[in-house]
This record gives sequence, C-alpha cells and structure tokens, in this order.
Amino acid sequence: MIVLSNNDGCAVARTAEAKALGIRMGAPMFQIRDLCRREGVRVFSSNYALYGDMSARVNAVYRDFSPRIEIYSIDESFLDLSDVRPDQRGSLARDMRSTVQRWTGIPTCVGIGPTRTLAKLANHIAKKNPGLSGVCDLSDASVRAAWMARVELAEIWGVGAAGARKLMALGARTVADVASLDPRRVRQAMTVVGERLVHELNGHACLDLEQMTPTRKGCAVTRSFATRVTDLPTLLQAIAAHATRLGEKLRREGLVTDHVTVFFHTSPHDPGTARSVSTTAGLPEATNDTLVLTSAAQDAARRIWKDGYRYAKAGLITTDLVPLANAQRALIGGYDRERSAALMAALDACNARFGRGTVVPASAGIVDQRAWATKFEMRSPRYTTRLDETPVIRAA
DNA sequence: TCTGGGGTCCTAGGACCC
DNA sequence: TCTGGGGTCCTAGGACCC
Repeated sequence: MIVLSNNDGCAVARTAEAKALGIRMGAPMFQIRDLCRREGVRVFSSNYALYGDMSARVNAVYRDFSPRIEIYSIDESFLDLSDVRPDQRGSLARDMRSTVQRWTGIPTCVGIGPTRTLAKLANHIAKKNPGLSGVCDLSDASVRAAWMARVELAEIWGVGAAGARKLMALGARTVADVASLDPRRVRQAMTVVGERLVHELNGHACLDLEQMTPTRKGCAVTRSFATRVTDLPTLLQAIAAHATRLGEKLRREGLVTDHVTVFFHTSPHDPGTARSVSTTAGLPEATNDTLVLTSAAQDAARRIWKDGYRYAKAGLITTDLVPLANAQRALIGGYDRERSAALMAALDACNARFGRGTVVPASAGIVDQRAWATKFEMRSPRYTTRLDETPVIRAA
C-alpha cells in the first residue's frame, strides 16, 4: 500500500511490501501507475482530516501519562518523564504504547533519553530494532555509548545532507564520533546549530520542552492545480479559495496580517517558457477578514497576470503575523472590526457545521472547482469525523 | 600621507524539520 | 496528461544611524 502527496502527485508513504517492489520515496504517480496496477498495490490519497483526528486521540492518551507534553508534529510528541524513577520509565513506556495501540489502533515506538536529540535517537533505534518491542531507553550512559557507535550520523535529528557531508569531513561516521568532536570545530562548520547538537548528544540539554506552542510567524496557502490553468478567471477563483482558507487559518489562531504575497508559476517539468511571478499587496489595516483578503489578493493577481502560459501552481504567503488584540488600528481606510468579526464568526460556524466551502464570498466568483481544485481521487473515508462516512454494518 | 568606532535593522539564501 | 505543502532558525552582507 502507498499514500500519495497532495494532488495525488507522488508516493510519500509506503508499506514494507511497496518498498520491496522498488517504489521510491517521492516517486511520481504517473511513473509507477502501471507497476501498481500490475502488482496490486493499493493506492490512497492523503486524508488529512483522519490524520488530524487520530493524532488528537493519540495525544489524549499521552496526556494521561505525563501532563508535561510537547506536541512536536502530527505524529510525534515529547513527554517529560523527569518525575518518573529511571528504573520505571521503560515499563511506563510499554504501558503507554499498548494503551495507544488498544484505544486507537495506532502502532508507536517510544524513545527515552536525557535530551530531546537523544530521545529522538532512541526512538529511531526502537523503530529499527524489532527485538526491542518498540521501546528504547538511552538513559544509561554505557548503554547509550554502545548504541551510538552503531548508528550512522546521518540519522541524527537536525543533520541533513549538507550537515552529514560536513561532519564526515571532520572525520566522523557514527553518532558516537559526532558526540566526541570538539563543539567549537563543529560550530565553525555548522554554526551554533551544530554546536548545540554535539552538546545534546552528550546529554547536555540545549533544547527545551516547548509546552506552549509559540504563536506562528507566518502562514501560507499554496496548491498545485489539478490541471494547468491558462485563463485569468480560473486563476482568480483559485486565489479566492486560497484567501478564504488563509482567513480561516488566521482566525482560528486569532492572528491578523497587513500584507499578503500572491504568487503563481508554471511547472519546472513543463517544456516551453517558464514564468514565475509574485507581488505583495499591502492592506490599510491588519486583518483576517476573508472578504478583505480575497479582494486584495485578487487585485494583486490581476496586476501580474499574463496570458500565454500554462500555470501549474498558485499560492498566498503572509509573514509578520500579529495577535488581533495587538494590531495597530488604521487612522484612515480601516475596517469595522466588530462587524467583520461577527460576519466571519457566522461564516466559520456555517462551514464548520456543513463543511468547508458551504458559504463563500460572492466575490470569489461562480466556482467551478474541477479545473484547479487539488485532486484527492483515492481518499479513504473520514471515518472518525464525518457521520456520512462512518462504516456501515449490515446484518443478514 | 592620511580616512573611526560603534550600533541596529532588514533581507536573501541556506539548511533543516515533518 | 501526470512531479506536495507547509514551517523554523541562522548567518552574512548591505544600508542605515550617531
């Protein structure tokens, strides 16, 4: 089985069987379609609603085990176990793992270590060594040293392709080698990020548990089109849809922006002349009002539109986000915050209850989404969040 | 012949994460 | 025909201030 990226573009998750068939990470679907058909590979679109809901359920279980938790990504969390006696951490981890399995059906691995980098390493070891039954505890220094000598440095959290090359140039090959490097030399090659990494591998924490998610600094909505877009009205519909989504994301976090960057471009894979353009529209006053964002973004897109190209992707990017309460009011050309807030709340409530896109601004135009809306043609049911997609059981 | 010594802010680009 | 979508952090260098 494989799962595809947005727009059913590339294989981004593969079972062991799919990997054995030679399906590579990121393989374009159109290149492996025949193989999948021939070998009976089950192919699924991404199902973000399902992933988000299952993630929340798993984290709810974690919270029962440690109230001090950092949700790091959709499928990883850090838990503070410093109040748990070292000799009891392993059994707690096994208990947690089986509880998650029983209550959600999700298989997990647990890595334990004195720093976040070592916990990540422990998790990697747990995943790769079935004999450990999904739990690896690197609290003990001698146990740790033995494992670190057996893992290649490229597996270290924070070491990518460039970092791996630099560390090898310093003569390191394994994680243990990196831990024994002089932090100052690593800093010269990899800035302070590299120096922190060495300290973390030696059990000295440089990265704290971040229980409070800091308010985000930027927000983007960008999508490839289902098919190439060659006319302005279609592009403007996509821009309106992206602006609508952007407004939703900002409102959910109580943030506003006073400028939005619009971009669109042709595909780097297409023959012919490429075109990639962007422009930034300033707003009189920071806002998260969908109507304001939509018209500003559409105006900006009109300014840089040019016929004669087959556009593949468009997006909106905002930076310098500010909490609504801290946002400077405009002396001239502002908007009525109270009216806007009431209207947006009604809009969000409708769309939350009846599905995204139920109510959209008329300024977005008559919408025919088929040309540009992202493809999810093989999505599994949203079992846990949509009543009409729950499994049906019939008794004969 | 000779041309100071501090600061801050912004941006682009690189590197990394999931 | 067809190739994903988000994020964060760090540094160097330019531009500016007094």
